[in-house]
Amino acid sequence: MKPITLKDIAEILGISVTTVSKALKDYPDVSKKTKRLVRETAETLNYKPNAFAVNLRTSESKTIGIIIPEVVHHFFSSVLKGIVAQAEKKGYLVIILQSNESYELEKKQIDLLLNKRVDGILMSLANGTIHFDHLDEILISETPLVLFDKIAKVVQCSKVIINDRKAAYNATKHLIESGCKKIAHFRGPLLPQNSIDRFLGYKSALLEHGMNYDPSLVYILNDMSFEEGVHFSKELLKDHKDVDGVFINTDLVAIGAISEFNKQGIAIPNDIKIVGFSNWFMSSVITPTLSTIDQPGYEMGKVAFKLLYKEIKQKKKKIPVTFKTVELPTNLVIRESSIAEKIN
Amino acid sequence: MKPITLKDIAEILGISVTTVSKALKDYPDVSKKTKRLVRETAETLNYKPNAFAVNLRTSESKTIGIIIPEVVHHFFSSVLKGIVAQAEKKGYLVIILQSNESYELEKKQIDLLLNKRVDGILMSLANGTIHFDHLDEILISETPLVLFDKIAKVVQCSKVIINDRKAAYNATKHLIESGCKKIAHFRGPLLPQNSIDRFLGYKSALLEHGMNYDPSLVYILNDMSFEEGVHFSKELLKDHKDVDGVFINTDLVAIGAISEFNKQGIAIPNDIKIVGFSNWFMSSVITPTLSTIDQPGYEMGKVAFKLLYKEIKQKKKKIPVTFKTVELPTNLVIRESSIAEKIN
DNA sequence: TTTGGCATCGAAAACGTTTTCGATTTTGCG
DNA sequence: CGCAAAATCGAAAACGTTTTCGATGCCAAA
Repeated sequence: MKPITLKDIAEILGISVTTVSKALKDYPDVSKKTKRLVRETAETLNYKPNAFAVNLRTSESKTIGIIIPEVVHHFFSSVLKGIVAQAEKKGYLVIILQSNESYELEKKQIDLLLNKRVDGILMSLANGTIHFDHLDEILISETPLVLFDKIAKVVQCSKVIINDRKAAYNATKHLIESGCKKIAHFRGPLLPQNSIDRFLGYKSALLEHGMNYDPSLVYILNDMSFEEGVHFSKELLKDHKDVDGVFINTDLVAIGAISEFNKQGIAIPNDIKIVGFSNWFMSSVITPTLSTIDQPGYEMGKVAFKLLYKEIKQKKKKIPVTFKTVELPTNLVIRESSIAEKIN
Repeated sequence: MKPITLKDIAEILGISVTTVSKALKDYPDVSKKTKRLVRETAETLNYKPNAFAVNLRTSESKTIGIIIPEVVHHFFSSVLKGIVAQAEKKGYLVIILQSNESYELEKKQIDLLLNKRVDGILMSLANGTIHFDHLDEILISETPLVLFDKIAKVVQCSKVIINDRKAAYNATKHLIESGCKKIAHFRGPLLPQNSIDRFLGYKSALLEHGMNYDPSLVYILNDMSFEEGVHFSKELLKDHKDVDGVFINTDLVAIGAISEFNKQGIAIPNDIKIVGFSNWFMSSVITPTLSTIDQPGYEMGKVAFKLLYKEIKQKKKKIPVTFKTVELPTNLVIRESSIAEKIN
């Protein structure tokens, strides 16, 4: 019934708990013979060290926490998968929490993780997060932290991101090169760095290609849902009948837009061309297939964990950590929704 | 620097650690005055109990584990979300692991969770899981376990499922009532109870409606991918030119099929009608929109955690647990891919 | 004054492991 | 054979909390 402990093994072999522990951890000051004996009985009794005791003694949990805005989301679940896979390789388990894009929840969950004394925290910030004092709590507790995707530049920690601005620039440039003369932009909320950068990329692409920037062509979305894609497409068609291109902040919204354009009989890409962002799986199967920016979620998760792992190791060895920001490449994938008309 | 401990508070107030502990936990044998004092200093010092010590002492981790076949999957991430939300309400954190549909990995991950001494385990079985001795390990360790969605009937534990057979029956019946005369079935691998039940539902719907069951119309898929949907649609069209309906084990495959049929100029629903399974989000935005069985993932996660929570409580109170199987209702959602031709 | 009861507190053990440091035994070598 | 060095072991403290079981002091009742 009761789980086997070091003490049990010690009593069976008539030696001390100390020696059993050392034998199992391959200390040099225990003879080969006792090592063999200890290991054999540990094996047959199916001994598993009590994680609680180990945690207390070593004061590490071999567990990290991750907070993301939303679990049911293609990009974030890809990141999650990358993190979990990588963490498992290094013997770490990962606790998942979601902030639902709320600052309050995010704050509460940081507390939960710190109280659990996780060895490190991985986060992508909520849209509702405007100040970062709750992140300071992580830093003063000296828990390694790395931010990914939705980050805050001012926070002193490692980060892994994509170059949203450049990616948006390329997406917009592609629309221009496909012949668009009047390009709208569906952007995210005002605060997150992401939507700011994507907007800036859109804007600079226009300006650098001799097109004028018209603020009335920029629509500010809120929850970035399919429904918002539908809604703002209607608005767009009302406001600007002659628009012939849209760069949309995220694929889900773009798919809403496609759906609405299809319904209204607006031909894509002939009447209007669309480029999305993130390369959700469904973008490749919708009609027409959606051009988009491929955002390497799994890779981002992998890299984020690796950075965190390094910091955890460094902290253990008490060598000072240096924060790094790694930028992952993105890739414009061109599909039907933005191909130039054939010259006929 | 160092975290505050009970001892620190005790020394400041000149009382014993025992009293401090009891004061914080509102024991009756501590005077109101000392309780107030203790609480105040704990508050100002920002005392947080050391979770490691609490774990060791109480031998519970306030953590549960969940193993799912795949994180990047609409249904499973919905379940995950439901579990995490519900667990948080009850003060539990959740460790996420994924089996990649592999029995070996699943087994390994069970070990990881048991070694971490989680208070309970939630699982959906991998397709590759054929025997269940690794689950016995969970049971003999007396860790509460509840299986959801992809379960094994023989395992002695609580389960939460849908009635796959009934749902498949209804889907097939719907095709029949829409006028289909020759209905194929793309089924999952042979082992999982899910695909067996869905197949049985398909078969009995045929038989009970006076149609004959033709095994050559049943295609056995492997990884249930988009690509398999494409591939087996080609096979189907080669083998049976006159097929006019398909019931497909999961939406992703159905979407592959739709894509292939569209490409070959087969009209949906006029030439062939399709019903999928699971109600992935993208099924509502594809052209044509896909009829499917709505499978309540979030709800399933909620219910699964509630069952687990109850068992954890019961175990603590040493009252014997009774296993329950709860069946969640599904819902046939009819969309464009299966509507009957209009009589013109 | 004694007795009993109540309110309040603390010593100490326990959870199971890791690690330091000293003790003992064995070995090697002159 | 004697002695230093090496090899092998174990006692004990420590991690921070919870909880049992007494101990103490005080007051009221007898």
